[in-house]
Amino acid sequence: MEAATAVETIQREMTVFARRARASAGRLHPELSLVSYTLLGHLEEHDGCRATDLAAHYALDKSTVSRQVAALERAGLVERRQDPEDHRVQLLHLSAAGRRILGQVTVSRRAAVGERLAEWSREDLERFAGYLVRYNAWPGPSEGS
Amino acid sequence: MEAATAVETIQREMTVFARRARASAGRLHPELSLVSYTLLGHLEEHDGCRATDLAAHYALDKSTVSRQVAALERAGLVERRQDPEDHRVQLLHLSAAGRRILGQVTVSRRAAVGERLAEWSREDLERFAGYLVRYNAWPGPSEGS
DNA sequence: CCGTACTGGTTGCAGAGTACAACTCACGCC
DNA sequence: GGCGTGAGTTGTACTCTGCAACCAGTACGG
Repeated sequence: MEAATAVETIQREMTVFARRARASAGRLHPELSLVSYTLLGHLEEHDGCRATDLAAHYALDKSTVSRQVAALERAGLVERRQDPEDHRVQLLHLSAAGRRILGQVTVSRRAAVGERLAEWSREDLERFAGYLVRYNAWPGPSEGS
Repeated sequence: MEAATAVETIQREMTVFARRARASAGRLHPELSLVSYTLLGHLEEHDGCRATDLAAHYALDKSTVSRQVAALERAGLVERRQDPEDHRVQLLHLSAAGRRILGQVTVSRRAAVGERLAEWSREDLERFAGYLVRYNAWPGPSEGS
């Protein structure tokens, strides 16, 4: 396989994955959309981050994030607190309920993903995970695929 | 890194990727949405496949595929021909225009993906591509992530 | 101090993608 | 012929999304 072919394959397979992701999200956890799940997951790792950070990280419009966060807050899954140092900024935090839901969903997702990765060797798993992290960590301008 | 951690990372990173994919598709080729691009790409490899095949492959509702295909046909990118053996079935084919557009978009996507993969060794590229193929090829019931 | 530029966030609006359900048409089997 | 099944379409409703306009708070230059 040539490098160019590999690039093309990566591009294609990533796209296939992306196309399926939403559907599986709906099946796996109807109570939490793919977006909501992703945002909650991000908050778990970056507690107290700002809405703008989310928008930048996921290449979303700030209005979209605003609405999603508002929905999550209505559902009682996140809390918004004003930054005492800058009154424009809202610091986002997972609520206890949000943490609980996120945990449940993560378990079911891990089960589904784990099922399909069951046959993989541990070495392959770790390398695959490393590749994905490396791919997504790329800081450049075209962040999606 | 443990296997469970690797699974979790894979799940998370794939989700991050999925979240960004649509946005980047819009930036990279506004004239062809992620869906359209994916469907066209599938047709390129499986010329003459049926709408139902697309629905199954991408975990989409058949009505969604029907509308997407209709749009692609209106745009002159695909052609629908009746299967002479079964008048229920429509066989889908790329038109010349569809092939051309797909080629252009593939080039621009490959450039973007290639840019972010530029620093990767050829061995890593091939292994990454292989992992993605392997992941997506899993035939089981929960196909997304 | 005041005005201007900038940043974080919200709201109005419009469009794409999607699912579900109900329907039509064609096939296959009894 | 009649019934169940599969492919595809259409009606409907909902979510996600971006863009543009806007408000509120901050930072900087006079």
